[in-house]
Amino acid sequence: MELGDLRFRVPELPEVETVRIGLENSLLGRKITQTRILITKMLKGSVTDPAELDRILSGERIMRINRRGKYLIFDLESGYHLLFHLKMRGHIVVVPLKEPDGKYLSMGLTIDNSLEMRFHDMWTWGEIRLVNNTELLNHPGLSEMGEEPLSDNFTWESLKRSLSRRSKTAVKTALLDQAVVAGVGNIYADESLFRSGIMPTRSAGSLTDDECYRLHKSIKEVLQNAINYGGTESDDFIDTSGNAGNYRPLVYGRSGKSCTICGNILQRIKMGGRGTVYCAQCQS
DNA sequence: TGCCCCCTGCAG
DNA sequence: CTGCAGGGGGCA
Repeated sequence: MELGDLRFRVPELPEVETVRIGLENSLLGRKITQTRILITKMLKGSVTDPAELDRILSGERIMRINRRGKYLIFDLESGYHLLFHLKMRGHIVVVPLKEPDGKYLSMGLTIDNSLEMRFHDMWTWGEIRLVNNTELLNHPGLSEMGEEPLSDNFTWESLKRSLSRRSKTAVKTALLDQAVVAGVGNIYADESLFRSGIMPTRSAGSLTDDECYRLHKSIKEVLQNAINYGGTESDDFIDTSGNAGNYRPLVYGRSGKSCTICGNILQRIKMGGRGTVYCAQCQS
């Protein structure tokens, strides 16, 4: 099997948004009644003691569930915010409390003494962080983050500006920088570049206005499309009820296969340590 | 700005 | 058994 094939999905903006929608449907307005942390090192920030976390969270009502880039942010009644980052292999499900624990369980939030939100993470790279308003504003990842690609603030001009700040970097590498565009990861960077006909190795500053315009349009379309399909298709599950996504990438995970547009064999190279798939015929 | 590292499953 | 995959923080 070629490296980069769809053995598992990497949670990027569409996958995290799919999780957010699922959590909103099952947890909004409900009360956290108990917490448990099985992988303590995933608890980051000023509250790293599981007992203290449990003390603060017990009785807290979940007022809003937001997403910023690849972060999930629970707004709690007291003004605290509970942050989650799924990193590479994290996934969140909501199950009846009595359901036996699965493998790689990192954290559980009991909801109204009847459900449990469970964060599983095989690689234990995920992040769980309880913050107050100041800590939320100063959070290193969030405060530096670029525009939300599905918001009106993200325009082709704003994309051009943020790309110009990393003008010497390859455009693919620049797209993975969360300060350039929020929430784009390896899958959707490759997909957006393919759909806009831009070679991933081009320097970010070399893009013409027309190419920035096309790339901007592709990023929006690819992400929205993937959300509509519940995330990228894979062996693993994505949403909080355990369903897989149905979005099928055109290049990501398809190296060695034929381009769906021209039929040429898709190429795979490594850029900044990340696998990158493209069509040498369709992208220039 | 580019490389190492965190971790585990799986291909070879 | 070895090596590789990868988001993003940290460090030279």
